[in-house]
This record gives sequence, structure tokens and C-alpha cells, in this order.
Amino acid sequence: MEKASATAVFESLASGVRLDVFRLLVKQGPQGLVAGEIAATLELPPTNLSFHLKALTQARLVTVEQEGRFQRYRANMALIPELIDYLTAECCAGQPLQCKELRADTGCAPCAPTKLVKKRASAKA
Amino acid sequence: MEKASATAVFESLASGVRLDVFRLLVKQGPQGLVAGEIAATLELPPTNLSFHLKALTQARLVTVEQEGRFQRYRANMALIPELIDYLTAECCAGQPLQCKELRADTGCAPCAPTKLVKKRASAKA
DNA sequence: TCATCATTTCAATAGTTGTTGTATCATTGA
DNA sequence: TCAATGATACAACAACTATTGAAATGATGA
Repeated sequence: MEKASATAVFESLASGVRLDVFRLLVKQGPQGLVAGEIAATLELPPTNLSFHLKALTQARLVTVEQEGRFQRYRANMALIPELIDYLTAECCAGQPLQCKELRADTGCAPCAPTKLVKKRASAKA
Repeated sequence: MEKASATAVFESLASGVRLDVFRLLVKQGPQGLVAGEIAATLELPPTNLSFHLKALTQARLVTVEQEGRFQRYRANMALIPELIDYLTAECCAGQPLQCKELRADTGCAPCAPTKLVKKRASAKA
């Protein structure tokens, strides 16, 4: 992931409305929701929701698929580990012992630098 | 984690400058850096860096410790899994099969709803 | 075709954020 | 004590973001 993508993602989630939308879609799972359902659930005016959905889509945090005259939105979970990977790249300058200590109880990311996502072993060199 | 904390964290990382600062501190490990070193590394005017460090500190993404007349900053790695936990709470309404599918290859968070942080008790089934 | 519905685009406005220089505070060493 | 240095607080301004209503777009079914 590049810096521009990462900041786009964080910018997206920096808004309470977009955070609510994203979490609602995560909760909903692969089924997703159409825009009107999101608007109804979160009690947002359609224009406002559309504004935020556009930002989320551009940041690739959600995907959108047309379904007749509806737009179905889904959370893009795959982006999250990419993000963590970017955040913690080269952690502790690649010194596992220090790294372990620093990460303490994170319980999430393994300590190897930039190797959080198994399939994308190509990230760094 | 509460919504206000989560948005504060995302707001913090939404700025390119703060993202650079945080990643630099992650890279630096437990040793951290004093403000002047950060400013020199990233070539930022002190006032500007101070502004961003304040935001990062308030969001709890970094810790600060006085060291004589220096301020030493360190990345707070423990916050990251909390964040992931918040983002993916109740994912797929707690239905593991769907959830697995949606998460695809995230490789990071176990699927159990809102239990990502606890000492990785069930090291990835 | 037309009316209807779901959603987005546009334009205006209020509020917020980032950057900078100057001034200030706090710690150090003489 | 003083001067020097590291860092932050303040004020001003430019740039950006969020919200809203009205208008436009695009799909559907009669």
C-alpha cells in the first residue's frame, strides 16, 4: 500500500458518519446493504449519505454494485490487513525482540516486518 | 474502544505528516525519538511538528516522556488491535462462515466477534 | 411512452484543520 | 544568577470538509 491510499483510508474513517457506515456494512457481511437501507438505518439524508459513500468507495473501503435501480454496498475487509501492514512496516527496524516488547499484547500482527498478509509476500525487498 | 477514540485515532492518521511521524516511531521501536530528532528526520518546522505530536498524543497513538529538556515520543502499538477490534466488531453479525468469506485473506483478525485483542488465545485455528 | 422511485450531482454555506512566525515556557550548564 | 537550547502556545490565514435542499440522472414497470 502506498501512502496516498493509506491516508485516503484513514481520512475516510476519520468521519463519524463514515465510520458508522463502514461498521454497519462489516456487520452486514457479504450480503451488504443498498444505499436506501443504510440511510434508513443510520437516519441520514440521502445526499449526505451519498457524499460519504463516495468517499468510502474512492478509498476502496467499500465496493458498490448496481442492482436494478439500487446500489448495493459491501465492506472491503481485505483492505484492513493491508493497512496494518503499512502502519507497522519495518517495525523496530526489523529487530524481533524489541518489536515483540513494543507490540506487547497486540495479539494481531506478527512481528516480522511487512509480513502480515501471507499472500502478499512481495511487499518489501 | 469507543467511537470518539476511534475517530480520534483515524483523524490522527489521516494526515500525511502524522502518518509519517507514527511510522517513523514504529520503526524506531521502544527506543523512540525526541521531538528534535523527528523534526530533523522529517524536515518539519518545530511548531508544525509540535502541533501534530499533540494530536497524536491526544489520540493515544504515541506516548511522551520528559527526558531533561527533551520530550521522547514512542509509538503506542497496543492501540492498533483495539482499533481493528472496533472496526470489525460483530462482523457478519457473528456468523463465522460468512465472516471468513468476507475477510478473505486478512490473516490478521480472528473471526470471533469483538474478541480480537485478548492475548491471541486461540492462535488462528 | 410516462410516472415513479433510488440515488447522485451541484451550489451555497458553516465549520474545521494545517501551516507559519513570533512569543513564551522549561531545562540545562556555567 | 544568566544565556542558550528544546519544545510548546498563540494568532492569523488559507485550504479543506461536512451538511443541506434543489435539480438531475438512470432504472423500472405500467
